[in-house]
Amino acid sequence: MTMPARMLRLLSLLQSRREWSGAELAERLGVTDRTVRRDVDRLRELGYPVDASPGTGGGYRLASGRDLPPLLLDDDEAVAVAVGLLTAPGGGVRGIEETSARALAKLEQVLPARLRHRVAAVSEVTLPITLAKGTRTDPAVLAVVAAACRDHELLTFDYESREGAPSSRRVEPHHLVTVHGLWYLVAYDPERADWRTFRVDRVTAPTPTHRRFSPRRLPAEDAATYLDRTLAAAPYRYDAVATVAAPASVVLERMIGPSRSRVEPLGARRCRVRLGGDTLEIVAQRLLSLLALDVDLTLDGPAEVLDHLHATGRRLAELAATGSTKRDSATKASTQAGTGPGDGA
Amino acid sequence: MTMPARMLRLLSLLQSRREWSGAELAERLGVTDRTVRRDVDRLRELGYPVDASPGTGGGYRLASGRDLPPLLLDDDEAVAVAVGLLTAPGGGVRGIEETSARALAKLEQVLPARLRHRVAAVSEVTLPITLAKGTRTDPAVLAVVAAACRDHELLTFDYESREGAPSSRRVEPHHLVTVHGLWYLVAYDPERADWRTFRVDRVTAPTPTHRRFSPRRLPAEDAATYLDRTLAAAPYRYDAVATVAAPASVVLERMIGPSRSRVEPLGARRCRVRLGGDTLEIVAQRLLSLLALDVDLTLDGPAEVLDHLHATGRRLAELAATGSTKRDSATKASTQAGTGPGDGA
DNA sequence: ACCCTTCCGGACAGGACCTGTCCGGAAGGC
DNA sequence: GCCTTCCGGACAGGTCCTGTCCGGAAGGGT
Repeated sequence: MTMPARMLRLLSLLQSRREWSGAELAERLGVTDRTVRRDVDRLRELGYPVDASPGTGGGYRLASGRDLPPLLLDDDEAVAVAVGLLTAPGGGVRGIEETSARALAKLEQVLPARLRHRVAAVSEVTLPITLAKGTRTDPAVLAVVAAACRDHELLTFDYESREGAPSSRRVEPHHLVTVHGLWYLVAYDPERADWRTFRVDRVTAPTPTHRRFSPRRLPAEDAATYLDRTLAAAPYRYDAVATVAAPASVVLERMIGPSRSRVEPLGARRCRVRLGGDTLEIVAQRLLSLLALDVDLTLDGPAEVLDHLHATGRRLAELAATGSTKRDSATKASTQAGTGPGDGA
Repeated sequence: MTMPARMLRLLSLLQSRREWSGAELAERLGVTDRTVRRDVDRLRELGYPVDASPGTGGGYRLASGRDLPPLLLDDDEAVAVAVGLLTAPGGGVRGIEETSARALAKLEQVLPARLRHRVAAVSEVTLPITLAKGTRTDPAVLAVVAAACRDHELLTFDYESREGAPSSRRVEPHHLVTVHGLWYLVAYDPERADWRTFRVDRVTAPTPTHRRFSPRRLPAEDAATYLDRTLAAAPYRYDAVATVAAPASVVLERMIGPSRSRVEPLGARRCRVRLGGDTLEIVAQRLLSLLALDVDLTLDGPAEVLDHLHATGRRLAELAATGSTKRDSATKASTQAGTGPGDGA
């Protein structure tokens, strides 16, 4: 085994278990214990501190240093990391998803083929079940898109709009943002001379051209804010607006699916909340979390939505009072599969 | 720069950008291009294939090979990976969380101190907001526990039970499982001569003794199943049972918070669902997703719960019909903060 | 078809550095 | 006090690493 290979192996061993004795390491690496000592020294010189304790039960262990040593992951761990990144929770922290995507791109680029399908399989099962099927983001697609963002490379891909209309795009990719397990690409489309957002799960065959572009300024503070605005402006299948006798901050804290721009303060003690969703069930869920605040509420929306909510409320009351309820054809629309929040593209 | 250090730097460069020309690499590494070529060859011999393309715009790029090369992450990426692992989605895949925890232990062991607080800060904001505050799992604690599982080391820690009673434990840690962003440790407690589950967010000061133990057989197929059973048996603050005129598989697919053992088939076309939760709001949410199935339902539960659901249903119906509703003191209990599913310890 | 740019890899010489062997020393645990 | 472990200097032999040459092959653009 060559020396650099041995160093990596050593790092790998030190990462895979808490503590190793010099003799064990020497045997595993096929060298003298003196050489192990030298290798450990080399690691230390590289800036990866290795603690050692003498005496019975002593040994070497990797400590945390100034910067992160190369991570040597086994197959399972690599899959776990990929899945973790893929389902990266978005909300709040500026740019965290961006970084998740970048890390995923890094990993995906070198992920052995045999692990690819495992990542896909696991993320299949593991993604929030509130998402409809068919909205699963393909890690490979996401990785390509993320790499294009990172390298400021023009990106071409096929896209299927929310209404199902296919198109071919050639855009300047800028940022990736995730909301509730859905990934969105914020990009500038030179052909349409405007900014667009794309749902990554509706992107197919992304191919990085090798052409670089110089990033333009996004017409917003940051990508998350921009996306939030775009989504808030997007038409939903079903929509309703509630006015709540509680401060915006309280509502934001308790409502599921926290989208800043859904909640609009009306003075210090009241606010207005947009409940839009692509299924009536989602609208009802959102409303329920407002009801749970137990404050005065008013509601405004199309008859279709109000009717459904009314029927749902009646069924709930009936169920609780009498112990049973029959199916109600008026609520049928809510059983169709959800497709998540819409997009502006 | 020594040769192994240079190899690592080369790997890092190749991972950080899509493509590099030989000349660029030579300059970055401070060696001749001939040496770069030799280094690239060395990488290939280590089993990390590097694609190269000649001609204008050509260069070197890392390809995927038989196994994963050492990952060289920058600060941000390391934080993203840690957070991704910490919020690892559980559901379904056998042992995936276990692996996530192992990978996290690996990472946490070598994570520079300055990044620790960033991981904590990000996961603070980023964890499912449906979780009450104070149920955030400390990555450092989780990492220690995971390492103890991995190394089969006896673990001591302080624990605060669900009722708030403190105790000191000394257990044989076996498995980690996560449900909805909460981590559970399944362990054998020799002092009590029985298996126990612990919520990791209620564990403090975990310290691995260096004493090894030989794992005993868990009284279940796997840890997830065991936990599921334990949680299903655990008393909830509020509880109710619904009988649904739909196959169990359909319900499992559509209900939020899929816990296998919550849903019990009654023949092929009906099933019984346990709606237990620690807030009335959670119970109502669960019930709502059953209502959305739009099938016949019956409900059974304590008057306290039924009353609340009745009131909620009435308020919902009223709101939808008249456009407004007043606060209702009968539903007050639902505004208390949730604490997530209970545990059996 | 031509040229330019890029990757490729053999040969060679000088010197750096790596390894095993031997050793005396220090520090923790029983 | 004994054992086990880590520690690091000295030394000799030989590996192998690096820079410098070079001719060759393969894309891409004009």
